[in-house]
This record gives sequence, C-alpha cells and structure tokens, in this order.
Amino acid sequence: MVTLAEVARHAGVSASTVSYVLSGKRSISAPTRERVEHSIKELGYHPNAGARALASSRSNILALMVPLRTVYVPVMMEIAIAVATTARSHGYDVLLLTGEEGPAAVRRVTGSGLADAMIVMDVELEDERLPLLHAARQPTVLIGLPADTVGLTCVDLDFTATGALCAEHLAELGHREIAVVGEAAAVYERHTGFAERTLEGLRRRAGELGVRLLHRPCEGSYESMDGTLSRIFDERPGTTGFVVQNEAAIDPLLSLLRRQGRAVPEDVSVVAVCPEQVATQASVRLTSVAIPAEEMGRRAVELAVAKLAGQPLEEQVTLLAPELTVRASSGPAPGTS
Amino acid sequence: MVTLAEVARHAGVSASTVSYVLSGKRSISAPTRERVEHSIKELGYHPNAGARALASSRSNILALMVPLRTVYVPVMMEIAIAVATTARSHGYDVLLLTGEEGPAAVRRVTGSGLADAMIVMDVELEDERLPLLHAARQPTVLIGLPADTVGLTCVDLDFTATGALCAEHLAELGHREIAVVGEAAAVYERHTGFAERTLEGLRRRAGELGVRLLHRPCEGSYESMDGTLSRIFDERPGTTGFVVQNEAAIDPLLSLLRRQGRAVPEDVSVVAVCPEQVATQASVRLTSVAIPAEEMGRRAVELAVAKLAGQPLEEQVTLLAPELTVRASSGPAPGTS
DNA sequence: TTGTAGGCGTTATCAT
DNA sequence: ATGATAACGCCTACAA
Repeated sequence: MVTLAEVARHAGVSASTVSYVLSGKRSISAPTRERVEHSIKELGYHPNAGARALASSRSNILALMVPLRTVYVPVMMEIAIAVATTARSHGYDVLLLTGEEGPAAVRRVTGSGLADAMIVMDVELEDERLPLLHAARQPTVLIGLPADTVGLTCVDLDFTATGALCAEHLAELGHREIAVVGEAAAVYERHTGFAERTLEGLRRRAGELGVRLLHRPCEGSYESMDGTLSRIFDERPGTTGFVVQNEAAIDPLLSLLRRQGRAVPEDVSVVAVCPEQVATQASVRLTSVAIPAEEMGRRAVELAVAKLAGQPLEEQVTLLAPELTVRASSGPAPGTS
Repeated sequence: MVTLAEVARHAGVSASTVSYVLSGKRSISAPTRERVEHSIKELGYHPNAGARALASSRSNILALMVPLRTVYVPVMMEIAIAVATTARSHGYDVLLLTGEEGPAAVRRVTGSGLADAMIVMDVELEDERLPLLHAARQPTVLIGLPADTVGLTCVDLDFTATGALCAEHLAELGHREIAVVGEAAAVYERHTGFAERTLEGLRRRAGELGVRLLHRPCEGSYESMDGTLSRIFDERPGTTGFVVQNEAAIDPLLSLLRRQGRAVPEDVSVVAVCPEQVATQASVRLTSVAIPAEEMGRRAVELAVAKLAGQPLEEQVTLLAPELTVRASSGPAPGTS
C-alpha cells in the first residue's frame, strides 16, 4: 500500500506538503504541486480512509437509515439513490443502515464516529430514535416529520397541503363525495406522520368546501382493494372522487373500477399521491401530486452538509410545496354542467 | 469522547487489557473482565471506527455497488436490504455506492481501504469494473454473471435454467406458440447477462420441445406493451403462451389481455419471472419463477465474509436453481384435450 | 512556501 | 493473565 510518506519521498518533499497539496489548505508553489501530483499518479496513491478519519475526526461518511418494512416502496429507493449521488457530489460516501437495529444503530454509528452525520427516513411521530439523535454530537436530518420538531432539522413534502390540494381539485370539478384509499392499517398504527397529515389536510379542506369525505385504509392487494371498494360504495353510493395514497393500491383500484364498469374519469375521478413515474405509467395517466423523492433526498444531504460546515440553518423544517398535475384520471363530476 | 485509555484508567488496568476484553483475542480473568465491562458501560465507551480501521487495517465495512439506472426495480432494493441485514449479522456495515461513478468508485474504495470487500450488482457481460476488481486486494462478490468468470466469485439465479423451465411448463400444457415479453431494449444493449441467458434457455428448450418462440423487448409502459402485444399477435396469431421477464410489463400485459377479451388462463397462459410478492399481488395470481432476491443478497454477503476469513471457496460460481410455482395464470392450451 | 514533530485511538507484538 | 510500547497513516499547529 502506498502511503503519504512514500509519495513525499518520491516527490522530494515533506509529508505535510503532500497532505496540503491534497487538502488545499495552504498555498503550494506550482512546481511543487506538479511534482507531488505526478508522484501521486505514478505511485497510484490513495489516502487511507481510516488514518484520515482518525487524524481529522471526519469520516466523510453520511449514514442513511432506511425503513426495513416499507422499503420495497420505490419512493424509498429513489430517496436513497438521491442521497447517495448527492452525497458523492459533496465528497461523502453513504452508509446504509436498516431500521432493523432500531436505536442501537444510532448508538453504534454516533458512538464510533463511523459517520459524520445521519439522515433518517420514515420517522414516526414519537420516534424512539429521537432522544439519541438529540444527544449525538453528529448532526441529523430527518426525512419526515415527528410530532415534536424542536431542535430538529427535517425535510418533507407538505402532506397537509397535499391533502388539501387533492380535496380542492376534486371539489372544483364538482365532486361532492370523496373516498380516500389510504395506506395499510399498519402505517397508521405506527403513527407515521405523512399518512395522518395527508388525511388531516383532506378532512379540513373538504370540510371547508362542503365535501363529504370517507377514509379507508387499504393494504394494496387486489383482494383488499376489492373489499375496500365494495365497502366504500355500500356506504357512499354517490362517491365520484378518489384520492389514493398507497402506491400499491393504484393498479388494483383502476383495474377494479374498470371491471365494475365505472369509467375514469367519466364516472369517477382518481387523484393519486405518488411519484411521477408511477402516475405516468399507470393504465390511465393519473392526475397526481408528485412525491418529490429525488428532491427530498438531495435536500436532506444538502442540509446535513451545511450543518457539518457549521452553517446555522435558517429553516429547521423544510416543507416542500406540493404540486398537482392534472392528467387523464380526473374530470367533472357526473351531472355537472 | 471516551477513549480506550480512559476506560483502562477507570478500570485500573492497561489499555491492552481493555482491547483484549473487547476483541476476545486472549483470555481474561473473570474479575478483570467484569471490572472492564463495568467501566465501559459506565463511561459509555464506544471504540473509534477510524482508529480501529487504521490499527487493524479492517474497516468492517462491505461496499455494495447498486445500479443507478435499473434501481427502482424492487428486486434491487430487496437484494440491497438483504445485504445490509446479513452484513450486520456478521458484524459488518454496508457502504452504498451507485454505479454512477463507475470504475472510479471501485478505485476509490479499494484504494482507500474504506471497505474490506465489495459486492457488485447488475454486472454486465463485459463489465468495465472487472479489471479493477481483479487487481484489488479486497475480495469481491458479483451478483450476476459476466462473460468470463475465471477467478471471480459470483452469485446468480440460473437464468438459463429459468428460461428452460418456463418453456417446459408451457410446452407441457400444450402450448405451441410462445411469446417472450422481454426487458427493455436498453437492457440487451448493455449486455446484461441475465436477460440474454434467460432467452437462451427459452430458445434452446423450446427448440428441443418443438415450440415456436417469438421474443420482443418491452419497455414496461402501457403504450409500449400495447404496441408489443399487437405486433406479437400480428406476427403469430396462434400465440397462446407468454413469458414475461420485465416486472413493469406484468400489470400492463394482464390488463391489456383482459381488455382484448383474452382470458387468462383459458385463452392465453402467462408465466412470469419475478419476485414472489409481485406474482401474488398481480390481478391474476401468476405462475412464476421466483427471483430469490433475499437469498442472492444473503449468499453474496456470506461468500464475502468467507473470503475475508480466508476460507478457500469451493464453488466460485453459485447458480441458484430456479423453482416454478404454478398459480392461476397458466393452464392447458385452448383446444387441448 | 515548506519542513518538523506530536498526536489521533486502537491493535498487536514483546515482555513479564 | 496482564502490561508496555511500537506501529498504523494522516493532519495540523508550530517553526523556519
């Protein structure tokens, strides 16, 4: 293994000079710099990560905690990829932690100095990792909002506004009875913020606009969607608008509506909360509020990097404004002039 | 930050004793061990990762290179999660690298000693990272097969056998004209091994069994599936069997067949190559060959760990045997007694 | 602009 | 069974 010292010898300079050429923390004369850079190339030198971490107490690693359970959801992967690529562009690598270990993972990573900062996905309202994250000397950025955000840096889509936006869109089209196909029951039981906040936004705005709202959780399989749909139409036969939040439920919903002879958007309108890709690849191009996964991942890294640079953060909570894109799945309520 | 030295002082022993209590590399008397462990708890000591890596030249980190392009595919995510959890159970953390950087990432990680071993997903037949991986001092495990596997450790589903199995199943049911809905054209252009090998297995076995085979790549959107389907039936109106390899094409295919009035499995049979979850959650429970994502990830880690332990590996290439599960999407060809 | 030297926290070799 | 004490490779005041 080539060391800094060997490079220094080869270039005829001292070790510190090589170090400074690498870090750029002091000015180096052009000829010296060239000699050193040439030696680095020629010897194929790569700084040793461990030594660097020890001496500088910086690992140049960002830890990313991903949820274990909900992870097959493409959104999570998209965020993870965005985190990884953005991190690289700032000189950081990403350590992948699964939620499996729970708080222990936080202890391990913060305690060992393995990572310089943590990004935590899928935060629950009363997340058991929060106390540890508060106590850690590494900065943390949450993707998602816990109940209490005091002293925390968070990034998330503004799901309350998202819910409101969906309600508004359908109300404007004349729909008076809206059904919400929600996330799986387990998601609500875990008190994941986004699901509850979306619902709250929907309810409030629907109330303001005089629209009736019915919410039903849904697992996302054809069977469960079938049952959910029956119960919805049993209870509210006049339902003409749907808001779907569960990605997995989208295809089943469209498919079942078609099978029941309900045309989209002539008979019923559907608005989805999902990534763009899902909305445009469904059997009907969906009117949707995009989940800006890439942006969330990117912003989280940028905030983490800013914190590491010691920049005081102006906003502690970054809520991304939702944008609703009208596509082919929503139209005027039946009987509307 | 609490250091080993502080623990030693607190426990009234030398630093090396504490180190050995932690590593278990030499026997420690019960009382001493207890004192040390007590001090560790009381002071909240955590070994410093950088120092450890420097002194032992082991980072206890496994690098995982995930593909950038095809990554939103659930299979990839599942593998990644399996890698992360298995790695943890062996005391390793996982560094997430995206294919974006290409060979440079390999250089960086191997050169810096950031990771003790690498696991590379989505290997192409002539992968440009292979030469570097060969030269690296860290062991590597590939998920997927390149053209030349000499000196490499690889894990993959036996896709050739998978193709053969699909052909057999349909042939046994009396189907004489089979269409293969393949991966997106880009996948073949990149010379990804699994796609070509599946096709090869299909073609060979179909040939042996006197079954006609038509292969068409497919992007996975409804539009492209629609076009693909038309062309298939134009060219081979007698097609009664389908093999789908592109996860994204499954829902569109089923949906379009239904719309065309072709019943599954009465008129046409469909066999998919996909994760179990996808097969059981589709609108028709699919006869399928499972892609054992979890097992692939797990095996890859186990192989990497074995290599790190210096165990000579008996098998360099691990091909997992495919298993076909018959569900509701395949049945006798129409007109078969 | 460049060199010198001490220290970062662990591991592991030699002693005892 | 335990202790001293070199490394490990790099960073960064402090000097020159």
